[in-house]
Amino acid sequence: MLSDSQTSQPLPAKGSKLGPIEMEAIEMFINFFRLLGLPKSIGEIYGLLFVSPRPLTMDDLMHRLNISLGAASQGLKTLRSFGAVKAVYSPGERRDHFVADLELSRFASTFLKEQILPRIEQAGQRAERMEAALASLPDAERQVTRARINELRRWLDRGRSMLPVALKLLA
Amino acid sequence: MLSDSQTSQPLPAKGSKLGPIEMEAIEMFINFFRLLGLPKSIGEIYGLLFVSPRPLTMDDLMHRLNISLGAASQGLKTLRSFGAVKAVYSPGERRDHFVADLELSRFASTFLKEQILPRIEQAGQRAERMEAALASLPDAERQVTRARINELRRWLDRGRSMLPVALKLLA
DNA sequence: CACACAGTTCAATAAGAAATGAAATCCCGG
DNA sequence: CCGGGATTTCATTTCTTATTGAACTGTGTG
Repeated sequence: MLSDSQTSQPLPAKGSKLGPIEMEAIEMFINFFRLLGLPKSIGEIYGLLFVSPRPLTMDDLMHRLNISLGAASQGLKTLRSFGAVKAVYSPGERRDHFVADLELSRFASTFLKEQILPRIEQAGQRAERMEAALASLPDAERQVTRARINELRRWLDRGRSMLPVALKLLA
Repeated sequence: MLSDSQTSQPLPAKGSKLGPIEMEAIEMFINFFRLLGLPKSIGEIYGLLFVSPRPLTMDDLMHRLNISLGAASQGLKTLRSFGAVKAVYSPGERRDHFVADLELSRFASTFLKEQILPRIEQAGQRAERMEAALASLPDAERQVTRARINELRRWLDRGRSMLPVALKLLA
């Protein structure tokens, strides 16, 4: 919830396969991705890839992080889906190798475009429907409620107009 | 997860105590607050207060939303904690009455200050510790990893410097 | 001062989300 | 076109988080 600011320091030293730098990075990205509502395993994967000096295979991730095959596969899928991780070709190697994409801006903007914008649009449609439903309200309430809906519209417009600015700031 | 963009249309018509406008508002704010990692009940409460033409008591909320006493109390507590809802004095009434605070900017900035900023600071500390731990790395890796840590620092600085701008945009 | 009503807290439970792992699918090399 | 490793998928399990409801606290009134 909102009050849980300083959570999860420990992380119980899985198989002590992780050095201090890796641990810090992993914890950091667990926190960061949680802020976006993404599961822990995704933070772990990205964190490890972020500090890894060479590309890692799914197998590496599974073993060093003690996560399952499925979690590794799905986590990578999600991370690739918004460009936070990419597969690099490793000569003569069968397995895929993955690296963290360091261009924060790329996936921040994916996030804005795929998560925030659709919600604003959806909310806009709701506002329309609310407006339409105003008719069925007793006179006394209608005025007040109409004002609220307009307030809501103002927020949404503002949000809409801020998105491009935010995208520009990131780029 | 990230792919769940268009969730939760229905909302199973609890006791049909809610009109269409209220339903829309509630669903909208459930979505919105979920984006910030807050539970459904909080979205419900805020949504109902938002479109209510008069202040509501905890009792009103419990009955119209079919939520428990505890949920109403805690939800209101959280909402008040970041200024999204306030108690208004109702003359001669014993119970507290609550209204939605329509100043989005106020609680957006609370969110930035209480959620985002601390995380950036915490992350900064981690970066320091990572830097310190670099010494223990084999030469080959040290260079690469140092570069990553610096990249990280750049992100954090950028975030830090964007916060005041964001706050100004909202105000 | 005690009763009744309003509100808070918190342990127990229910609901929901993420992780697991086995089965299915996809390739690449022979 | 077969065999086998790599990856994906998804039903089940595990874990986390929200919700409930009952006990507790606080408070104003007769």
